[in-house]
Parts: sequence; structure tokens; C-alpha cells
Amino acid sequence: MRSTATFVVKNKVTIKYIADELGISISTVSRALHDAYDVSPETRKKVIALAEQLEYNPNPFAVSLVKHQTKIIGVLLPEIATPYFSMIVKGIQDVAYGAGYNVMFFISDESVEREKNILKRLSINMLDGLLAAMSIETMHTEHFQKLIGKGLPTVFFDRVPEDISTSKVVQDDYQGAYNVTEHLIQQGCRRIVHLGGPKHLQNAKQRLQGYLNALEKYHIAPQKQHIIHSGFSQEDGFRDTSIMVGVKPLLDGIFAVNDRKAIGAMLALRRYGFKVPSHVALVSFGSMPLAEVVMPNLTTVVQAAYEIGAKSCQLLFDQIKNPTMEPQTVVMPSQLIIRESSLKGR
Amino acid sequence: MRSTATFVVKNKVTIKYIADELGISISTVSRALHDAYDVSPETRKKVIALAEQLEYNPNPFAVSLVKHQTKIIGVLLPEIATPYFSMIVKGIQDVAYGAGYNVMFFISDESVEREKNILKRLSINMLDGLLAAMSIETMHTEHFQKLIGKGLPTVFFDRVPEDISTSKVVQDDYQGAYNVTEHLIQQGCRRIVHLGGPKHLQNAKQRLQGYLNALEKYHIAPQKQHIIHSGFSQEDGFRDTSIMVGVKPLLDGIFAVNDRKAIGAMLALRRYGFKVPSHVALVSFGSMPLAEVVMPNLTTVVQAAYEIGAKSCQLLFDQIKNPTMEPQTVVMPSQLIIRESSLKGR
DNA sequence: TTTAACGCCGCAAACGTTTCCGAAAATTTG
DNA sequence: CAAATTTTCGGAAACGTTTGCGGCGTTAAA
Repeated sequence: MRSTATFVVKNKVTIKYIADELGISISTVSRALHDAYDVSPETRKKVIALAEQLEYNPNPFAVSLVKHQTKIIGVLLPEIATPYFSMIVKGIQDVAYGAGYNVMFFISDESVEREKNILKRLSINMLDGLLAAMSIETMHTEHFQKLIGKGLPTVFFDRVPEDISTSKVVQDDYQGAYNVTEHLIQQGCRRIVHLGGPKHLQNAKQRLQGYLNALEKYHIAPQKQHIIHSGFSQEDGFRDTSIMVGVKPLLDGIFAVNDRKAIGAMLALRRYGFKVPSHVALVSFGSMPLAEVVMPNLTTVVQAAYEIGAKSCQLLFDQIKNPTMEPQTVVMPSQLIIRESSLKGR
Repeated sequence: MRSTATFVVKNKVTIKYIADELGISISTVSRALHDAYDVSPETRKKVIALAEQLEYNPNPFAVSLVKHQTKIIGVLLPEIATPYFSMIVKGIQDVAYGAGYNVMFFISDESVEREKNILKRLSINMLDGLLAAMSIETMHTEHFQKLIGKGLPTVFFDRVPEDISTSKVVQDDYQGAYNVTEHLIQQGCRRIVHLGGPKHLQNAKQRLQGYLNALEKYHIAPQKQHIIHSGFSQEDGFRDTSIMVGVKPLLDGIFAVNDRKAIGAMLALRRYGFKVPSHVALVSFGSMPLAEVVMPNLTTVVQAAYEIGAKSCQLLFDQIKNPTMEPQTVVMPSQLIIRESSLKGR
């Protein structure tokens, strides 16, 4: 026996309902609710009481329509299911929540095509601002420039474009790479392989440069065959390392561009009978959790993922508040954490 | 020398602008844009052409106001920075994007207080539906019930309430726990410790029950001192295991309620000189990546995190389309993946 | 030729707010 | 007591859409 379809009607407590209930006008209710001028204390009290009792919430869309602000920011990132990016998301989410903003997520899945579609679909007047990290495939940035040109406050983080002038938040990739390479050298490594990221990405470039400069500082000639570029995945690390173990002169250290790749490298080294760190010292860039879980623990330059997210969001709010603000590039300091995977000498 | 403040005005191409430009009325423009009746082919062509040229996007808020639907779903979860939940998020995001929906995220950070605040702040008419997983602390569910009572379509996943009748998506926790415990027994374990989750959580309960029933099946009397309940973190696993290694009769197997806890256990075992798996076999529940990265690789019941997210989202859309749909509970099958950490015999 | 039908279009209401402006009521001032 | 001022309020426009309805001009039917 089916009951006649009962349509659950969404909560209809509007400002008009309150006004009718109290026998006053909607404008008075509105003013009472924002502790504004032009309303007597008694009326205000009555309105507020009833609003609380009825659990009145203003319709955010109606408000947005007239106020031209949405209290929503967009976050566009290449992936979410890695510790690094999910930690960034947490940082963003925390400061946005604190500021009373809602967060809308978009994942490009490392595909420019999808990135473009997302931006196209994303109506500009839905967002007060945008936080973005580009996909690996993103070589050109017109799709971003168009949105920014239309007046959408934007801050890039991690994967930042070179040719757009907005605020940006990045890691100190260069210094981190320099330090960790220097550390390898001090451990006695002389034939250090660099498992690099995509060539065109700024942070990958910076890490490569840090590596090169550290070698130069110690008068070690960089070897072309010791540098290999690919993506950021564990599989990339595994494959590239499998190649590298066949290259002469034989490697004695690996600097991976990120932690997933380092883990791929570790697995490959084990597969081919190399011991870490005695045969090959291994270091990487990464966020915290992974590095402490593998055996041996990974020496890494830790990326302050949470802080990157939080800072980006803060910067975005600054710019929303003050649209004429000068673009600002924040470089988060990097910190070298030495663990077992690189400790040869002993 | 400062230029006079130039206020970047957001894109003002509205339906009205197009109408004026073409010398027709806004209603005609609107109808032309939705391939509706009552507009001549030529007019439609002109409108569409101009709209494309101007990159017209309807203001989603104005549309929402009149249509009473927002094309936004909310996702409330206890944390984002773990592989399990971030994988779920990816699943959600994928099907939502495919369906033309936007996703708004809220993180309770495992705090009921924050959970309640989020729900309170979340205006019901901003969302077409809600996907939710409860925080660890959540014992009562009135705050959810209130929203659902107001007519917000809701689907719970993973951390589901017992006392609310909505659609739910969960893991087959019982069967997974049974299988993995049986596997331990078949490996020769007889004194199996269970590192349990919070007692009141349904999935933790189910896993405990699977463990108990497997023991019973093999006529092994469960020992009270071999069962310990706490949270889900690596630290919890480390601490609990540190306690357990002092308990008599001495353990020979560990079944951890999730992978982070198992890793804590592994670290503790190593610290106290126990070898995995020869002294103590170790198994857990978990999403993929972590288990393959630690040494020895972890035997786990894999949680189909991506699928849980995707399925939940699908179910939510079904319910949005058909509000009178019967609530439905989907139990995702679990799969036991045997790796090194549990292989004693040999 | 008159009437009915139809294709195409514009008007206007509605969605739920905020806010400007003017009016009524209450109060103060001269 | 009249005038001026202040306090409190309601009307109405505006935000950008969608959509029901009525009107017009053209064509088909009677």
C-alpha cells in the first residue's frame, strides 16, 4: 500500500514569512537582522527572537544576487588523493572556514582538457576568488588569463605559471634541492641520479637547478645520463630507476623530485638487489607521512603543505578585500629532515 | 606614481545585455538559449551566436532562485588528509562533475562541535543534497536529522548512523574482518590481538564482530585482554601495541582496524624487537597505497574507497531525481589482499 | 471574406534579499 | 502650540533569471 506521494517541501522560513508573522514589513525585518540603524530596540528583539526560533537562514543566493559577493571560493587542483595536495586542501579549508567562506573543489586530474572545461563551466559570478594549481600538461595559460582578466581574484600555489602576474605561493624548491644534494655529497655520494619532474614545471626546474648548483659547488661534473625527467608517480620512479641501475658509471645516490617517486625508486632498487643506503643513498621532496612509514625512513625536504594551503587562502582573502593589492609571491622555507635512507657514513 | 584606482568590474554580460544588443526582449533570449518553443530559428541562431561570442554564462544564483535547485552538493567528512577519505572524495568529485554538479566541501576534523556548526551554518537552500560521514565523536545525530527533516536529500557513507533512515554506503566490514582473521588463524596464529576503533562506530563494531566470529568458528576463545579500543591514528596503533607486547599470553598476530593503526603497530613491534611476520603476523583494513609501501608489505582488506565515493554520489543523485525513493543500503564487497606481513608458514 | 489557428514575441510576476528614499509618528525645540 | 527634528517604519527598485500569459501578425480553414 503506497501512501500518496507527499512532497517534502524545503524549509520556507523566509524574511517575508517573519514579516507577516510579526505584522511588519520585510525591510524592517532585514534591518533588524543586520544590527542596522532605523529600527527600534523592541522590534529588533522580537524579530531576532522569532528568527532564532524559526531557525531562519537567509537564502545565500538571494543575498549574493544583490550583494555581488558569494562567500564561496573555488579551488582547482590537479589531484586530491595524495598526502601533499590533500594536506594543502586541509589548510585552505581551515582558513576559509574560519573566515566564513565556503569552498568549492575542482579536480583537473592532471589533464589540461579537463582544466579548461572546468574553467569554462565555472561561472565567474559564482566565485569570490580562485585558488589554483596547474596540471602537469598545462603549457599555456590563456584559459586562466581570461578568467583573471574578467576580474576574478586568483592565487596560484605549487604549480604556478611564469607568465601570469598574480599572487603565488611556492616552496623554496631551489634551496631545498640544493641542501639535500649537498647532504648526499657530504655522505660521500659522487654519482647522484636525479629523478626529475616534468621539464616545463617551475618547481621541477628549481629542484633540478638546486641539484646542479650543489654539484657545481663541490666540483662534481653533472652527467647528462644521470638526469631523467618524467611524471610524479610511483610508477615513474620505479621505471626510471630500473633504467638508471643499468647506466654507467653506476649510481651511488638518488635525488627524487618527490616522495612517491622516491618510493618507486626504493622498490626498484630492492628489486635489483641494491641496498639503501649502503649501496645507494636516497632522498626526496615530500610531505610528512609517507617518508616515515617506509623502511628505511626517507630523508626528505619537507614541504609545508598545510601552510602552503593556509597561506594561499589568506593571500586570496587579502586580495578580495583589497582588489588593488600588488601581487605577491610567497616562498615557503623548506626544511631538510635527515633520516635513515641517506646515512651512508658510519 | 599611483594610477587612480581602477575597479575591475566583473563580467557584465547578462541576458539583458544580449537582449538590448539584439533589440529583442530578455524572455526571447532566455527561450532561445534553452532550446525552447516559441522562438524563430533565425532569432535563436542570432542569440546563440552572440551568446557564444560574448561567452555568456547565466548567473547561477539567479537561476537557482527561480528554479529552486542549485546544482551544488555538499560533502561533509571527518578528514581529508588520509588516502582513504581523499580517494572517496575523488570518487564523489568524478561523478558529480560528470553530472554537471559542483561540490562543496566541509571538514569536521573529527569534532562533533565543528560538525554541528557546519550544519548550522550551511543554509539548506544552498545545497541540492548532502553526502556525509560522521566524526568519531558523533554519538547523537539530531543535527543531521533536523536537516534531513527539512527535506535535504542525504546519503551517508563509511561512518553511518544507525538511527537515521537514509541511503547509506558502507564496506562489508564484517565479512572482511572475518576473512582476514580466518587467514591469520590459517597461518597458525592463536593469540590474535585486535586493535579496534572507537567502540560506538558501526564499522568498528562490524570488524570486531567479524574477528570474534572467526575465532569462534575455529574454537579459539577470545581473550578480553587481547582487544583494545581507541582511535584511528598511527599513534593510537603505536601506543596500543606497546601495551599489548607486555600482555600474557604473548600475542602472535595483530588485526588492526585500519592501515594507519597497523603501521603504528609495525613501528612498535620493531621497536620492541618483534619480527613481522615471523614473530607476529600483522593484518589490517585499508585503502591501497600505504600497504604496498611499508616493509614488509601489509596484508589488508582493501577498501574500495573510490567506489564508495562514486556510489554514494550516484545514490544521492537518484534520490534528488526521485525524492520518494526508498532508502537503500549498499554494502561494498571487501577483498582480502594477502601480502608479506601475514605469511608465517614457510 | 470572415474566422480560427498558429508562430513569434514581449510584458510582467516571481524567486528572496538589501537598501535607498520618503512618510508617518514621536519627540524635541523655539 | 507650531515648527523642526528625530526615530521608526514601509514602499519599491534592484540583482539576473525563468515562465505563464496575452497580443500581434500571418497563414490556413470554413
